Amino acid sequence: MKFWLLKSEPVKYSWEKLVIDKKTVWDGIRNYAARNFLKEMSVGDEAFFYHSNEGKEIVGICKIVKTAYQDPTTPEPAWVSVDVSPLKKLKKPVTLQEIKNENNLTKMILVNNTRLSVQPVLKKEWEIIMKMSGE
DNA sequence: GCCAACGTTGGC
DNA sequence: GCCAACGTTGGC
Repeated sequence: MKFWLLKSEPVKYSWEKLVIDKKTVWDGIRNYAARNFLKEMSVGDEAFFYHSNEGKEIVGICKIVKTAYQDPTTPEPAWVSVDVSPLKKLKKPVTLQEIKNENNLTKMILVNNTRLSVQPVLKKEWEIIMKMSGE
């Protein structure tokens, strides 16, 4: 199983909304690097749900329930979507600041490439963040 | 609201 | 194929 991090501006689509919807289409990705990661996802993979702009924190974990398929918001075959469902809310959100302050997480893409909205997370990084969230 | 970082576009 | 110009993202 692989681990990921998905970014969303809470104004556009929040964790709370995902919980209500129970499932959503992760569409609108128009960046090749992010697209490639979407294609690598498997059913059952887990992903941190990160609130960008407002909050700037990891709030929950979702899981991939459908692998990459044609993005329904565009006819261009270059772009794909996956389906995700909420798995659990973190006991305590982990903020970007806390991640930056953690010596073992300075290599995270979240810290170094702030603009990539879909990114892989190493198992080790995942475990550290889980610990920071009080799990 | 500003601006740095990055990606994309288009002229040559 | 290079690179300047432009647009977007996202932290502050």
